[in-house]
Amino acid sequence: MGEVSIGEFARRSRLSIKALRLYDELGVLIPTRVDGQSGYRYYDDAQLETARLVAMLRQLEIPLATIKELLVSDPVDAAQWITAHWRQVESAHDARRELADYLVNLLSGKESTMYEVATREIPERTLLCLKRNVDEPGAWALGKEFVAILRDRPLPKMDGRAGAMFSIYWGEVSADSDGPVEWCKPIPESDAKALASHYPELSLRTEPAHREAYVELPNDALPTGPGENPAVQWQLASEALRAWAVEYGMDPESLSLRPEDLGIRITYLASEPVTEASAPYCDFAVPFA
Amino acid sequence: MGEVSIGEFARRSRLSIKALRLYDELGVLIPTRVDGQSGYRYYDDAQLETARLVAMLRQLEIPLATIKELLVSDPVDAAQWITAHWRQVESAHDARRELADYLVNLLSGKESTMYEVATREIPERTLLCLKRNVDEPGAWALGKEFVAILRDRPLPKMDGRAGAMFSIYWGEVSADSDGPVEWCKPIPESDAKALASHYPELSLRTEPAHREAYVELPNDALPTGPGENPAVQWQLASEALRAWAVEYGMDPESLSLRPEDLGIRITYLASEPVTEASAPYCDFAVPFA
DNA sequence: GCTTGACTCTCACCTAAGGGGAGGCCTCAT
DNA sequence: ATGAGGCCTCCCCTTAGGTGAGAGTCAAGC
Repeated sequence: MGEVSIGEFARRSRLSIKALRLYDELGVLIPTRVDGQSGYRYYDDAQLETARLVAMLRQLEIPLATIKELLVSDPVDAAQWITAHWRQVESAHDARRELADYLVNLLSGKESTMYEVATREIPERTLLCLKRNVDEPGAWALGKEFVAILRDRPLPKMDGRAGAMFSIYWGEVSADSDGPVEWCKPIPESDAKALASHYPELSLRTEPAHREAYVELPNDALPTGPGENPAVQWQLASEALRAWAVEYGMDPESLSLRPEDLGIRITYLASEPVTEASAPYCDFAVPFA
Repeated sequence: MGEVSIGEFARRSRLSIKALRLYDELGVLIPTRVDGQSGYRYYDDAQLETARLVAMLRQLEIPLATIKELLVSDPVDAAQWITAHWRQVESAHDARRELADYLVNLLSGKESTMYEVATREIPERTLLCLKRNVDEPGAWALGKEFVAILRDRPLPKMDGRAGAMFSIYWGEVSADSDGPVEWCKPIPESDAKALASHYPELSLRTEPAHREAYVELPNDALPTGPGENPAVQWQLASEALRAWAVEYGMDPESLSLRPEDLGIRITYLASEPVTEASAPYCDFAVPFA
């Protein structure tokens, strides 16, 4: 029968002997027979297929613990897991590409055309809001919830930018800090109360007039799902705002780039009816004092 | 002046205290002052810019040792380095995407349409060859050299596939094993000697008739530069060939998927005049006994 | 001036996926 | 039976930090 030594098996599977011993120890790929006397490992020819699978999964940088689970699960489920995993990898890769481009521009001294800073006056306005303490995945869910609430119920159209919904990060959203995050939609002041009565889930509040510095986010950088970390955009946008503040002789601290202070806003200019995928424009704004 | 403690600096730079201490130790980012008595680290406000740069470079998974060098080098050079590095990252990512697709197809039980195996008869033919022991980067250089030799000197056109140049991997090409690798171009037998006299750098040999099993490589998977590792294609193609051999009841070993035996061939159907970028078709073949 | 609480220090150990080597058995072919 | 090469375990090393212990330090309030 096809019983081979570890060296031969390593050659055929294109895995190293060290790796095979580790996989044995971790229970990922256990030799069919281990000589009790000598401790020699013997593998069966039929294990080659598994070994090659493990090698390929490792090339995708999937952790051994996960591989171990994938091996015992249904292959179709495993395929789905890989698909989902790969989606995450792609999005992380896209974010890093964005960052690399930005860095190359920055270091080579070119003014990057992306992330140009502008300012705008925001008049006092009336908002319908949904505010909650959420963690990282919860922030995305909150946005979906807000969009779902607004959809299919009557809302008077407001001119483009003025009616754009936006989210405010009142605090850091991370593993150990949970916002809060608030989603808002401006509505005409005239019949605010009447409108608000259609949305018992949302609260009505008035936002004072103020000025904002903002950066338009590249369209392909919009988050399209949970865990699509917008951290890179957040970072690049605040970097741009900081640079802008310095250039105009402002104290960067007065821009309050830390959300604790005035709340960082992300504006979504969504077309009506609002859906998750309908935001053709998105910017990152910070009010300044 | 702007002298801040490590905690404050960590907050502003969005780096962890642990990371900052490590960067100090490794000489990547050294505090402007370290209290001799207490050992407390004090950073200058002006170091924030560097700190943010380090943070971004780390997000690109650039090793700290490299970052240290980038920080002291000319920014334009650094930008070029990043550009080159990112190209490598992109190509590795493409290879992994290929692999992920293959795996999902494999596990979900679909017949993958890529990597279909076919066989062909190769008649005895006369070849002009360039053979050398090369390591991984050398293999690419050898191909460029071969292409450069063939370019601009008279060669009778041969019908498409029959005249396609190809490379033979006579041995494994890796860090510790260096081939040899041979590049070949079929020429008409009739006036072989006359032709060969134009190419003193190349050797003339006759290849015996044989059969090959081969797999067409996806067009976007062609290596386009050094270090673009074709390892993934190599792997997927041999996987396909192995599966094919098993399906047809052949002993996979008789296919000699290890290059030591009969030599694995990669065929480039290049248009004339031959240039590095002119191969619209590429396959991976293994002779069988 | 003292206390308290927050901040910081060093040191040592941990992670994942192996690589490298030392010292000692094991197996196989001659 | 003997040498060569294969294999064993055990230990340390890598990267970029994270976690915690125990001790020292800083600044504010009293």
